[in-house]
Amino acid sequence: MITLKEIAEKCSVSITTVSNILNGKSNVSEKTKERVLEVVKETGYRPNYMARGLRASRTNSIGIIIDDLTEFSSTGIIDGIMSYFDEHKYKAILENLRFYSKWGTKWYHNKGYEDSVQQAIDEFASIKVDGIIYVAGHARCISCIPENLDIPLVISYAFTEQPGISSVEFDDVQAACAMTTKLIKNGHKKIAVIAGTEKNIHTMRRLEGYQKALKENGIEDCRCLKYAGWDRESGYLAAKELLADSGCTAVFCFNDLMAAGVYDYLDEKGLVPGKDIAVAGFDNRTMSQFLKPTLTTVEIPLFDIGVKSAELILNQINSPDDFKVQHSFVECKIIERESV
Amino acid sequence: MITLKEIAEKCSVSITTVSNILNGKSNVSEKTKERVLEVVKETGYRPNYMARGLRASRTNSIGIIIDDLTEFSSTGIIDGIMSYFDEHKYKAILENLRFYSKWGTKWYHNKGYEDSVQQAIDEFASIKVDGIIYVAGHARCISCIPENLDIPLVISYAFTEQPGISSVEFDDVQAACAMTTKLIKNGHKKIAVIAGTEKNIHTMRRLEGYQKALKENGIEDCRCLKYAGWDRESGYLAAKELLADSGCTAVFCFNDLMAAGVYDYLDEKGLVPGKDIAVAGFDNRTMSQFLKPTLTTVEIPLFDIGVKSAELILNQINSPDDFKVQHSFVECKIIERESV
DNA sequence: CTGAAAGCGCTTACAG
DNA sequence: CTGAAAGCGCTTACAG
Repeated sequence: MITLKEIAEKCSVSITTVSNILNGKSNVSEKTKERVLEVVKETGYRPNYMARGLRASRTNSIGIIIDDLTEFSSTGIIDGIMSYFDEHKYKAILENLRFYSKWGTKWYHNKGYEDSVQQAIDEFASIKVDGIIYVAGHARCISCIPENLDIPLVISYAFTEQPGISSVEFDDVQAACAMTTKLIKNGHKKIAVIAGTEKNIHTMRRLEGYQKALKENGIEDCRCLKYAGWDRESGYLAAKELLADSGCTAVFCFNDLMAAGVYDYLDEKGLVPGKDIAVAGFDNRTMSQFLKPTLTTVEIPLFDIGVKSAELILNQINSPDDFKVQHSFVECKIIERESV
Repeated sequence: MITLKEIAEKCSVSITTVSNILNGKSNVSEKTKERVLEVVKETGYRPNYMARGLRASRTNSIGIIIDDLTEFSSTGIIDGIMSYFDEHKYKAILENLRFYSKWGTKWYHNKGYEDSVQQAIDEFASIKVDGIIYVAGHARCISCIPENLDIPLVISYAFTEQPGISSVEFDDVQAACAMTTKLIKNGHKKIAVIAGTEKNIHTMRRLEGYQKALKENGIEDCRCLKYAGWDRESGYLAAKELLADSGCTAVFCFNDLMAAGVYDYLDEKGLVPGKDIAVAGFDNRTMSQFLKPTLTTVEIPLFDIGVKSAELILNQINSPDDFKVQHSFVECKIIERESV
């Protein structure tokens, strides 16, 4: 591979001059600049990333730590991050923790979890990335970032109480409130809820939004609520217990998978979603439009969360002084389909 | 960050010795080794990746170029690659070309396509990755790898005729043959096909597998075939034209999305998949189990393709001399559900 | 406007 | 078994 030195020789100038030109320093004559740039072009010279990184302690690369790439939310977020990096000439190095694959859905209770995260951060410190984005698999309070970390870090899809760390989430409360309001506007007064697991942050926030909507509309909470395990089967079971003769005319499921379980139950009973009872979901996963009738649900702005995270980290890197830590919430969108 | 030099000072040895120990060279006394390792541990020293890479021209990192991360197949493959890298202490740097997002499904006819790929390779050359894996979005012959590339490269989910480049694909022919055979064993003699786009390699290979199965079972090709655009709508349209009074008792759709379109059509006609007519899909996408009745389909071994690709590239890096270029095909698995 | 020189943190012959 | 020294390819004060 061709080096700076060779370019310098070809042009009969010093390597300092070539370096200055390549880095856009202004103190160079037009003439030499032109000549050098020409040679650079025709030789296809590319700076050695390692050498530059070693000397300049700036690598234009960002480390992305991912709880689990296969989680449905991960791809959209990463796609957003990368599209922003693309425009700003940053590279992404991925560290996929593979937590769901390794330890199932309860991984964050696992002892090894915090170690893995710290190891990943360590690794990135060694690679000298300019910043780190932590893409979580679900909302929670992350508290295992090393206190004295000297690399900017932002958390995506979760949050933290540790100082100096920004986060980007979507707005569960607003979304659940909007969906509930929509149900109410459609004439429903007794709205059952099939929530996620108890104490889960998404569950709690969505419940808050649900109750807020009821309150705003002067409707009493019918207390038809069942916690479930986020999957199809648990949605089915919850529906069975909850819906029998509750008198509810609508069910708000806290994700699409559980909504599919509700469909299963209704099907069994010969009931039709959207006709006999309104069903709403959350996530807008691909499968939600393959349900029959198609599922009304909440779209999570994954791409935008990614873009925003990327924006925050680059801001913090480029203007560390006037950067303010920020905990932002991106709004969700309701996808109206046939089930409501 | 702590450096080699500081470790050396703390232990009153030379940096050469520390380096030797850290790199597992054998020519060191047990005593100094122990002492140094202890200090390394307690200081939390990590080698500077840039310095090491610059000097040793080996970075333990692999560049992954992806046609489009959001394509359904990408995540599984990358997950497989990363799980293998994890075990072998390799890092992955991602370059997401975002072709589908940028240019729609016809992107590979786009002029800018080859440029983007070459630019990505160039970029990786500059970063000095030890190898490159190209994760394609669908099977095709890739011919834009620079001839004189001195970095090992393997192609995942597509192939090439260029020398020196290995590839890993799944076996479309075997899979389509197995699915057709299954249909035949179930008593079907007139099996319609809703294929993908004409001339697409997956389409051609699956057709080959289909015909092979017919031949093996002495069944004449009923020539009930319709090319379609891989999506739900086109599947619906194809079904409408093809199935009306064809007398076919089964339809083999070349992907799950089109199978969903067939479901739409049958639904409209009051027909039930798996009862009135057998329907088979391909891909085993998540939505296929949310269809009612659930869809019998072909599972693509994405994870295994990723693992195999990772294995090939590391082999080629570590034993460049006795490495043989290899075009491998991983077998698919039939997922039996209710529609057949 | 231009260039000689130091140095980033390592690895690698080589000498002892 | 141990270490002094060169050098990987750049950037960055600094001098002229």
